Amino acid sequence: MEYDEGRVMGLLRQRGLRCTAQRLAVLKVLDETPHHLSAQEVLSAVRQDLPRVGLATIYRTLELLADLGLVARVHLVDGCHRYTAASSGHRHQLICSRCGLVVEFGECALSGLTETIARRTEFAIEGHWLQLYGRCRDCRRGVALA
Amino acid sequence: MEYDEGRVMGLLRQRGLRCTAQRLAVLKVLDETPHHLSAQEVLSAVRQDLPRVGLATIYRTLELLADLGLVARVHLVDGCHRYTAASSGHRHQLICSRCGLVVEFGECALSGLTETIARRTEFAIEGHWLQLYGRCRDCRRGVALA
DNA sequence: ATATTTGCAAAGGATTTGCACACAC
DNA sequence: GTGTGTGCAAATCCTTTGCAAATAT
Repeated sequence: MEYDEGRVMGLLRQRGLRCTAQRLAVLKVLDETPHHLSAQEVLSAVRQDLPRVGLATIYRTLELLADLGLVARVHLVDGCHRYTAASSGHRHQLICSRCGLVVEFGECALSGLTETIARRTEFAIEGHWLQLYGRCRDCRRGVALA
Repeated sequence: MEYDEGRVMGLLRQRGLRCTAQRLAVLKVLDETPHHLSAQEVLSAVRQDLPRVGLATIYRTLELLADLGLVARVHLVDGCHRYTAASSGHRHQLICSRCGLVVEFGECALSGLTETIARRTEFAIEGHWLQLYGRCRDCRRGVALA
């Protein structure tokens, strides 16, 4: 939905990076799935278009796209390292703990809190990271009245 | 500071778990360092007292202590899986991005936000996870006026 | 006494790296 | 044409597991 090939190509070229089929394909895959994906899952999906890609390329690409702010790393409670398309701006994620659905939300009610904390701790706050976990509408159904 | 051997032993016994030198040592190490530590680093520290411990024991112990709520997993922006002593109650962490110092804070200004999000997304929110990043007082000095 | 926990070594996964070839520019 | 990016395979790193011996209760 947010995906705009032209914008992406622009972003890559701005930094002197090349615009390859693999990079566009990884981004497209992430953009088309509402769930977060592991590198392995991204590989499988990308291979439907580009059968010869390797896992190493997927990792290299995911890192690059994360640096560009185009994909977001999602950390689950247990393991880590799954990926999802990132929309622009300051956003956080709501993640379904059953099916993995990722919903982003933009509100950030933390500014007041960070100021208080900064004053008390004498930290210079650089950023924060917030994820909410829960059951999405469809997954609530399967669990009766939770 | 928070560390109370008697309390820990009680917690272990309550669950039918045994109170071993390794478990106490891991907890003590985490409690004595204000930084977060990797499993490897915990191993080195514990070996000063118990030279024969193995990494597997460290992993098993860290997981067990995390389940008991005595240690908290810290996830950094890049990699993951570092550990630090956890105080009780609902707390979040402020982490120095330069030296790794971990400061916990208890305020949770998120309740209002979670309600709004829950209503709009139809998610049943189960929990959240918040970490703040910044430079601690000492590390700010080294970087002139940030 | 006995069930849990440990240490060791081996297995398992995920991620990274080296290098020749392919491709975007 | 030239330098970046890719595919492949091997290497590396982190974490888990199986099992006999050690140990807390």
